[in-house]
Amino acid sequence: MSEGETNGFPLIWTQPPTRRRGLDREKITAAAIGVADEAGLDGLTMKAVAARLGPYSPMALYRHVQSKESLFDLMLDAATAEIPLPAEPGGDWRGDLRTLALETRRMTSRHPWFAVLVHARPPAGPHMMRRLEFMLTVLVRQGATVGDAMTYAALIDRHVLGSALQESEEARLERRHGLDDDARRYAAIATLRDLAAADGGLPHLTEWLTHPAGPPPEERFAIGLDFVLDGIAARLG
Amino acid sequence: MSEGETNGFPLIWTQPPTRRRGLDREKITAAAIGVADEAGLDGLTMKAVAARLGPYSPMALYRHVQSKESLFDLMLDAATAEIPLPAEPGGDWRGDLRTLALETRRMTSRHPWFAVLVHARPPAGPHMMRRLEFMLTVLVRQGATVGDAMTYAALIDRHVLGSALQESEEARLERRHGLDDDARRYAAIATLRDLAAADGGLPHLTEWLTHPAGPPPEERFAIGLDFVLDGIAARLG
DNA sequence: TCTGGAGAGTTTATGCCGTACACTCAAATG
DNA sequence: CATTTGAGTGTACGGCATAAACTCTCCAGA
Repeated sequence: MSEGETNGFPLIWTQPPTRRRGLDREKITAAAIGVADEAGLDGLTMKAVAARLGPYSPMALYRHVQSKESLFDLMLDAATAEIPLPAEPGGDWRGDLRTLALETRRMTSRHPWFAVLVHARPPAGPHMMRRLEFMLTVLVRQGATVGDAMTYAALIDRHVLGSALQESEEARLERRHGLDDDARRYAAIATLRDLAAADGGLPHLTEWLTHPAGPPPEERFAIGLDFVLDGIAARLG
Repeated sequence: MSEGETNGFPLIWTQPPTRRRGLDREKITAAAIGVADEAGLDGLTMKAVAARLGPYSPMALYRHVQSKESLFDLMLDAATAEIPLPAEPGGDWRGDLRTLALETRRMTSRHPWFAVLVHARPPAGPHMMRRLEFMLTVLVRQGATVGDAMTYAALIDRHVLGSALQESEEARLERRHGLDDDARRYAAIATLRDLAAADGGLPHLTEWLTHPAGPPPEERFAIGLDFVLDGIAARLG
């Protein structure tokens, strides 16, 4: 508009400000992960991803991904790629699975959206498949059939991703209702406590809401993980 | 428009066709559950709920619920109310918890949206609270502290709701991609298998995708539930 | 050196969604 | 009978994903 100006006058010095034919899948995926980490899944819009990449329009992304859902697939696989995965199982099956579970949990704590999205898409990405193969290999080497190994792997992931989902959605709720400071958080739990107390028939729940007790989240996670691993061990016999 | 007609001519016989001041929370909740059961969460719009109730506008619902999210709360509590809950725990703690878990699973299989929504809202409804109180009571009577009882109850629900979530999202995916008939379903799994086979380093996964094996869903659920109950039993000492 | 794609990114438009706001009009209340 | 209330409507707004048509730049081949 301002270059071009009045036909016949080239205005060579008014350069189109560098060619920025710069998008590709990897950059878009990384930007999407960045947006989701910072703004949550609610903030993950095509517009926000495009803006994070520079002065792009939302539609620019559709050159490189077919749909928002396929962008989800890319995000899930890129996040899974962050989980350290040994080339081969070590000798200690239980340690191998435990380490993988803990590393997966570390990843989901960096990317709270992961647990929400993973349930909505088939696990077809290469890194997701390799991770599953690792778990299957560990279990089959202990004598499990592939069918049983799949069952056990699913139970481990159910625990890992279930924990992640619950914690991430709790955090999302707190964020949405502005429970940043302790005062508001206390008010919110007080509301719950009053609701429970008003019922009259909820002594244990009321007690817990008055004095929340029990192991911290990390220990709760470990307890549940050991339940699953103990169960598998018993069945591997 | 057609009554009113030309000022001064009352047209008394053109009755407003019955007063239908008929909405309330219960009816709206039931309609919303019906819509979600039949059309899934994607189909659960204020418009669809209003239409199911009769010739209402979407805005009519907002007289009775503050927002769509508060409608979620009503739905979750109404669905929870469907779970049979003994007035008092019986003598068999393990049987009590097992039965509750199985009944909860039966409810979620009637209402696949439950597992998706339950993670997004605080469990503040009266029926949800009473159900949790029941689990706490059972566990505290076996000598657990309230804090530990809360941990164990959360682990049971993680398994129950995690299973439900996975199965419901699988079904949603299949529905969305029109995998109604076996031919299409086979084609979809063949795509996955080819992807895995192409990688070259995924023998167990490829094998399983070629010949899916292992216990059926109901048994897989029971295996995981027993893992959790066994773990709790061991800790109750 | 010219020309004709090809393809990256933009613009515009469509059809949903939740819901704020101002309104109508019958029912309930005095 | 007069007044108030509150259920349900109509309209409008802003935001979303994305389809379709467009522009402009780069590059391949003549």
